[in-house]
Amino acid sequence: MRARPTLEDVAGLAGVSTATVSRVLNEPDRVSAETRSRVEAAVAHFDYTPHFGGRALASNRTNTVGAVIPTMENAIFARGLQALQEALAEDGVTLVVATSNYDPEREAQQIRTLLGRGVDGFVLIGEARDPALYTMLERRGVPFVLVWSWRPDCPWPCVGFDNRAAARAMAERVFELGHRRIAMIAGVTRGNDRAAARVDGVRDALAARGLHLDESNLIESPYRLEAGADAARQLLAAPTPWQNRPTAIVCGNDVLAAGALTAIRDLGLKAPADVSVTGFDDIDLAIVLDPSLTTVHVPHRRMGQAAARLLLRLRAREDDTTNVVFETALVERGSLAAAGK
Amino acid sequence: MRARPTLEDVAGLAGVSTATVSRVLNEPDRVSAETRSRVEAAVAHFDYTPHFGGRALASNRTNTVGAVIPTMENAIFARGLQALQEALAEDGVTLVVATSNYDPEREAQQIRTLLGRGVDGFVLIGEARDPALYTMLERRGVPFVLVWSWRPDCPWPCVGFDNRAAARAMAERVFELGHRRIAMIAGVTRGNDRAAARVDGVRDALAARGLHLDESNLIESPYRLEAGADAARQLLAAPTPWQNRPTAIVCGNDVLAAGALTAIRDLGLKAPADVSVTGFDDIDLAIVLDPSLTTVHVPHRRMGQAAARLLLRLRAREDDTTNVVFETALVERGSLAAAGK
DNA sequence: TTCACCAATGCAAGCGCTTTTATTTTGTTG
DNA sequence: CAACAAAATAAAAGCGCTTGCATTGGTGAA
Repeated sequence: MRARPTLEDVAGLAGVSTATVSRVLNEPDRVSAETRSRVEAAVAHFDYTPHFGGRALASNRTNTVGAVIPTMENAIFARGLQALQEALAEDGVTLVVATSNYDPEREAQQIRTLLGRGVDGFVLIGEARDPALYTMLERRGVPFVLVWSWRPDCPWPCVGFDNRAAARAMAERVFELGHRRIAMIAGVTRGNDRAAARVDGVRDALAARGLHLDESNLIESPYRLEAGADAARQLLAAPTPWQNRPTAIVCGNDVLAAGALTAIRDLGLKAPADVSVTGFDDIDLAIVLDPSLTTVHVPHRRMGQAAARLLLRLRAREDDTTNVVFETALVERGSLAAAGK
Repeated sequence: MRARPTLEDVAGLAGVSTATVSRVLNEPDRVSAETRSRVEAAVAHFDYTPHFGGRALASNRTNTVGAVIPTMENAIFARGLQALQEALAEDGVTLVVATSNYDPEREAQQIRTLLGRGVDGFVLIGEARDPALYTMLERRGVPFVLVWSWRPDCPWPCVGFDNRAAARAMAERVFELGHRRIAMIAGVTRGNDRAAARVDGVRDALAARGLHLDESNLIESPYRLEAGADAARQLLAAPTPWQNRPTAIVCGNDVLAAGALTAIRDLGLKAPADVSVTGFDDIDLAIVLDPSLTTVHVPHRRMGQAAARLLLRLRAREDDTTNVVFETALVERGSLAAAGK
């Protein structure tokens, strides 16, 4: 039963001190080529891997950053995280992911758990959370980056896009196509600034044109298919367009929109002829729907990469740590058409 | 600049030794109620959290298990992991997730990275991988559980379902509905036993009925929408059914099936009237497609929970660690119909 | 009353690594 | 070839925690 090899074993075999082996592992340039190769041979001989705990204790770093995301079920975060992970890996940093299920308390809990796990950096989704959490992170000196959301003057390091402006642009386009009875299926706005910003954006657009998104035409639903379908059924309850049925439904994300389209089909209506539908995010789902979904494209991968870069800079205590905004793009597909009479 | 509080700080305030504080944290029952509450007060006073590295070094455990999954982009793994994470959290174990992008080398790399991170348990997808990896895990004494795949006599601890039997059942059903020209769009089988088992299952069913899945009717594609669409286009290249166009396409998973349905629509064909399509996994996507997808339902959450339980038992060196098989269910929806003439 | 025993707690030795400081080796220059 | 600077390496002090063993004090049985 060979015990796990230690630095000392390696040092012994290579005929050097443990300090030198440590340097070979961490700052190879500071060791002469000859010594280095001797040490490397010893490392290979033992198939040595440094002990994580020992390293973390001595250096007080874990080279691990944590991401707390709402859910893995929505493909929206998948690409961003993938890119984030790849970019971090290039600097030898490991990403650990936890989920909050869109629950602020749970998110706080997960952040604490990860802190306890020695994470020395965070990627968090959006800005809305208990100020105490921010204080705690700052007090502990753990750097963090907020992603997926951006607004002018955000006081924290963030990488994202302007949800409000994008939603506004979408609503404007819907209006431009002649729709006047416009409804919205939004995500749950509590503890979710992105969802709230999207509602605000739609409101902005309508208000600028003398329309109002009243309560009966705005439903907040969890980001799930069935919830979207339920909401759509509720919005379309009026039997005919002449009885004020909306002619367009703007959805808080693609999942809700997909649910809405399903409900529309089940109701025997046709999209976009009877009702137009729009989404947000542009996940793969959008193009397999029938009609395919008009939505807002968000550059997830690039956001992930940018978040990684920013976080790495923060960890290195560099100063050029400016926030990053991405542009979104309105992608017109089949689900949005001009309003019928 | 208050430094991070240590055990010693807490012990000092509570008027006990660090050993006692450690016991309060790890084995509360071994400490008298009175002392314990004094220590807990001190912990609260400092908002003390144990230092991860110190703990890992001294106890040689991290209470962290790693999962290496192919991708987060396919919702298939999301629920299972969510359940896994929740179940592990109940025992104070943190889950860290890494992705391999269906690449065996990359998977091996990720496993090594996580090992270096001090993970003391693994959840791995499927069985097919370099034997050296298994040897390495065993030599290090790191327990692991294989999930999402199961076959009789699997030599490793595993929790899954019989991909082959499920695929066979699906193909049998397709046959039963009168289809004779049956094609398959499979996942990439290299390094993916689930994908391979599904192909085998379909072959089993056809062979038992005197049919053969020849090369021109079997396409392996990465699990992506466009790949599924491309494959479908290729399979349907014959302009009419009389020229041997397949009447049914069995797909290796729902994503491929969704791609196939999109291609069919774009070709001006109708599913299932012109071509039937079946999927595998039963992800949410399946019900929003039009026609909705006939597929194989897999109990992801329960698998995740079972995997957690099994892994926890392995870690505790308990003996009743038997493998777990789940039943799958064929879910018939709109995309599969009886063969037209 | 004594003693064995047990529960509660303290003592102190590490766990495996990094890093500061000290020392040796090598290279450079007048 | 001194004399010194720079580069390479060694020595050793912890980092914060767990845990085996020692100590203490209290309890019930002899």
